[in-house]
Amino acid sequence: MTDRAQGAKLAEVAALLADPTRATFCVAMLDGRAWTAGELARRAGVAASTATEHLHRLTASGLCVERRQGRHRYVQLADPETAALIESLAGHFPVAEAPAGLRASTASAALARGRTCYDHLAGRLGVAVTDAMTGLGLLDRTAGFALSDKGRDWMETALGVDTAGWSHSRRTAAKECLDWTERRSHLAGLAGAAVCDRFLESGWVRRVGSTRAVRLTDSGATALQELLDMDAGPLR
Amino acid sequence: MTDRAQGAKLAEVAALLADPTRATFCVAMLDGRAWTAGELARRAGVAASTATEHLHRLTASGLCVERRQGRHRYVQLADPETAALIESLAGHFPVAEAPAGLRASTASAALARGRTCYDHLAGRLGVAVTDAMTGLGLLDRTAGFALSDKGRDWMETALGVDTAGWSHSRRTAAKECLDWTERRSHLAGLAGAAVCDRFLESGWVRRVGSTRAVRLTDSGATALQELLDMDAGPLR
DNA sequence: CTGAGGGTTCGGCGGCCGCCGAAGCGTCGC
DNA sequence: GCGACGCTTCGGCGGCCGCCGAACCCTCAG
Repeated sequence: MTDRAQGAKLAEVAALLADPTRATFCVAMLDGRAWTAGELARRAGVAASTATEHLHRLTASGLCVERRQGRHRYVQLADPETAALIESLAGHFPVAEAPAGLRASTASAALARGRTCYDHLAGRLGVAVTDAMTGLGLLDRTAGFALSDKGRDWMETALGVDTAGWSHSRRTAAKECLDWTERRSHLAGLAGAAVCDRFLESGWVRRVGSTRAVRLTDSGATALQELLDMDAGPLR
Repeated sequence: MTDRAQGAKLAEVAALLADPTRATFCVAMLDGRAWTAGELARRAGVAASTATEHLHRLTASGLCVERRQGRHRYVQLADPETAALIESLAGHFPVAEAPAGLRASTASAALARGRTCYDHLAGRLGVAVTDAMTGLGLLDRTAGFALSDKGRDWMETALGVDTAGWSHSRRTAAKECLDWTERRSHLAGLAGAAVCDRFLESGWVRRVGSTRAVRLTDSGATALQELLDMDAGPLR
């Protein structure tokens, strides 16, 4: 009896993501930015009226939040936990897709090379950074997934990040996020967000157009070399 | 373009859980055991033929695996990751349910007190054990979620668990799992499974009937006192 | 004030999908 | 060998839900 209620609840949540159009909206919003209703409609290839209805359901359920501004309606995912949930759900099964055309192929190649996953780095770039940090003892992955003391120092000194408030934050400092292209874990949580933030701010990586894909810059390559002793060649 | 394909993929996965009957199946199987098709059908309140069709979809998608044995068909969740995914999806939104009757109320109270979550402990019991381990420095939660060296010793000596192979396992030693009744994290992963296993084997906790609920025994209460310096009073 | 354009509401259409019962197949117990 | 029983296949029914276009509201620019 109890788990029939629980099942209904689960089905309700899953149904939100079970529609291709709503799912496409969510995937688009995985970049962490706020999108207008029209942008999402065009991206998913549906009429504006259809998009409106879907956005109603998504916001009503608390999956997304919205902000009215002038004649625009901006929508984004509610929080990093929600983004992590969607990413892990989408990544849980192997994709096994043969890219359709050249255009799509280069686009997905760019995404595989490096992208943002809500507020942290993913793709080969994200995995490589995470691996490098593990190799230097900044991350402890032998018995879980945590930032070591050394890692915390590194965030402070090498990256200039203020980690003082992290202990009191509701969000965990370091979290594991599974990648849907690499099928490997990369760094998320406060530390992951801080890394991504600093990389973007310093111009070490740059967004490709208006997509989630990011590209490593020249200064980024040298920075990775200096800070993490990484060979950035394969990531260019 | 790329994320429309990704959206379709996400929708496909979500659709599996978007049906109340299939979702109920999955919630039931969260106890980690193998269920027969008939058991699941009765539990969800549908005809056997309906259950068959649902189980086809679940196994075809790789969410569940099955084992034929005589005239029975046993089915269970594919792996701990799948279980974690379902649990986190189900637990992502507040429940806010008023129990319908006395029967349902005592049943859900038992589940809230203590239960298994696939292969580890959850509910107030699971959270309390996790908190106690954190307090004793066995778990490091200041910068992530990891088993400390001290914690690993404790697993070996206090619990008699062989942790030798853990470093080479594909599965992480300690993982965070969010609880849908407590809205709090508890220990999962290899360590969580080992704790649950030892507790059941030693008779410290016992399953209530054929449900996921577990009950702390007298010897269990003293064991918690000795091993973790816990007051088991509120958990009885 | 007027037109353009983003967003919304509403009605109606179409398809998908979950449900069942009946018939059938295999295994188990006597 | 013969019922009993668990599971499966197949048709057919019904309802839900995602889609659109048309009409409308509101904001912004000139």
